Amino acid sequence: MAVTIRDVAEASGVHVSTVSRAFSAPHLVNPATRTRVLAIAEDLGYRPNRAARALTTGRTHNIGLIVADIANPFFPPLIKAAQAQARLRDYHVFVADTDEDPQVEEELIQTLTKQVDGVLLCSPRLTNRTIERLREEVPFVVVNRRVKGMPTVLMDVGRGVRLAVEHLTGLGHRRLALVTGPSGSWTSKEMQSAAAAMSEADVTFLGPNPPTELGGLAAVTDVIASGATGVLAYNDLVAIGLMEGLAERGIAVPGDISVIGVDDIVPGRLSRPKLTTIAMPTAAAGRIAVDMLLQSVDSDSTGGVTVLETSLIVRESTGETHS
Amino acid sequence: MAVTIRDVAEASGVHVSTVSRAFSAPHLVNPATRTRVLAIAEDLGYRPNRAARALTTGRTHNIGLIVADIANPFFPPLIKAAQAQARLRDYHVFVADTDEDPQVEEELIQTLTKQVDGVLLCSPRLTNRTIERLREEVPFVVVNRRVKGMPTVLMDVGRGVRLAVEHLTGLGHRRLALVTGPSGSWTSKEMQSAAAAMSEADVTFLGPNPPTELGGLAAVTDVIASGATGVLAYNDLVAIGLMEGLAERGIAVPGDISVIGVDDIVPGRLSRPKLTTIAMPTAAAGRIAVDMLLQSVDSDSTGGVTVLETSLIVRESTGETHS
DNA sequence: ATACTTTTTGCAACCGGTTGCGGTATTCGA
DNA sequence: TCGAATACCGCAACCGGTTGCAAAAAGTAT
Repeated sequence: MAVTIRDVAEASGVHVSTVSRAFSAPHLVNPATRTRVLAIAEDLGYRPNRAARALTTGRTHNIGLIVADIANPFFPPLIKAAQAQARLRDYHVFVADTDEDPQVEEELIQTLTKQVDGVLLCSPRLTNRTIERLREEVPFVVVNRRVKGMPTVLMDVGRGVRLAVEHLTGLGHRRLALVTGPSGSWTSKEMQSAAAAMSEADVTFLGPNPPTELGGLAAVTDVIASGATGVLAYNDLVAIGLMEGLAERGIAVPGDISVIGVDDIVPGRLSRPKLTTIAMPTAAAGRIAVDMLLQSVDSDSTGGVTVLETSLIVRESTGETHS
Repeated sequence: MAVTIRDVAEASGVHVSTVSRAFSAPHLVNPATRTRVLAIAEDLGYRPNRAARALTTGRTHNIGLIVADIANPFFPPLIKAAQAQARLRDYHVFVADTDEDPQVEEELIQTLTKQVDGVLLCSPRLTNRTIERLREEVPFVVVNRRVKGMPTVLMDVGRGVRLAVEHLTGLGHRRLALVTGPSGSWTSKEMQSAAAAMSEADVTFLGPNPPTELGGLAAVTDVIASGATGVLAYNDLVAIGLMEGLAERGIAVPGDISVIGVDDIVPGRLSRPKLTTIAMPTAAAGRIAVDMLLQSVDSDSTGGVTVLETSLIVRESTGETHS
């Protein structure tokens, strides 16, 4: 059916090995025959079969990308960037969604290992132990979580949190609240420790909460009870839910309470009032994670930790306090 | 390095072919030896190499999923559903982003064909001719576009548009506007013809516009000039941009002008006012498209056309007109 | 016990490439 | 002019499975 390397060999009167080399080791074949072979291959519409190649070389030229929830607006820019970068390096990417289920996550990794040269694990829900065990079977790069001795891409939310707190205190806020995320979340822990280290303000921790709009909605009463005039939410969705809930009770944002989110996802940019937020460099993270992965694939390096800067984007949901 | 079928064969004292059959043709091997082999395989941590298997069977158990823009909120639910459905059928999915570039799209398909059993083309930008040519090389299912004689999943926006127009006319609107999308878009054409067929109202067509928030923003002056009190936008992003622009000019939604979007993406659910929209069954489309693809993969069927229903979700951006 | 099925297993070729090794042909140095 | 280095190419084994064919084993009928 499909045209193989043997067809090309036959058509050009050379051995298959010569055709093979014409593609993957050009310096080992006479320029003249090489161009001839290439022309004939082009003519016949020959495309090397990557699966067959993988069998001998041990390189599939595929990578796996595992995320908890594709539909979470935080991930698509990362996936997009990772995919584009992979393509640049002549790699294809399997994308898999675990539905936040560690079991599924592990299974996925297991079945994927033989088909990929490495996998990108984004905000994994697996235990460190499991990750370390799986690591024996395939190279990893972990995004958004710190795992001992493993190549990692981190986003420095701590800095974002500090900027956010400074922003709020600069506007006169003294009593702040932090709506935390899932208890297993590395980001959430980072946010807490960064906030706790700030002496300028008095911050109370609320949660844990699901990282969704509903989670924000659910946190409204606690926020009000805390007496805080400035709130930092685990992410933009939570922040939006929160603003939703505050609006329902007639509490003005930013008039009465200022709200800051995290991630800078599209919905936050479109909300009313527009959300002040800590921007996460997700696209850069995807790009860099791919490069780190490919590097660790063909150099067996131990792999370091890359920390990406975050920044505060001030929009309309924060303002001076009048209390 | 990795444990192969030969390791298992040796460890269990049988020939590799027996091991192979123990996995992929159970009825051809003695139940006793089968369980023994399976146990030993499990013990050794053996996982069949799908790439190797693909070489002989011609089935990679992978599918490709090509979209114009992963970051467009319309796609993630579709990708997620497709991926989940594929997993159910023991398939993995390559996701690729064409960045709206037909050239990239074609290249992607070319390099993917050898690695997949079929590909899902979502809102392709390629010409019909190209698609038909590519079809020779690999089975397709096309989503969101009609291509002659090819398995297709369509969402019936026409119905949604009719519901939307009825909704608006029911609220007293007589002058309507339709902000159209990219000129190549099948959906946009469908919307236009559906709207044109409605006799209850007088609808003017505006555009074409880019299918983004900016596109909506750009359409504001035209919308105002048209004198319409009810506007149907190409999609939710356009609708949001439109509302944004109207707000800037002090025009109330839905007080002065009612706005309806298409897609029911997350940002629309979170906008203020909440967007009335035509919901597209993207998840169902992803699921069904995968099933159709797998079916056409192993039955060589000609493949039909599946049309999915859309519905109108009334929220806060539409109301009675006072003009 | 014999002949005939049926079940279970082994053998070996094959899928589509890659690659170490060795053989020619050509070029280079002296 | 001749030996040696070099460039180019073919041979054949191999990657990790699958599968048609045939042999061996087990079961069945007579």
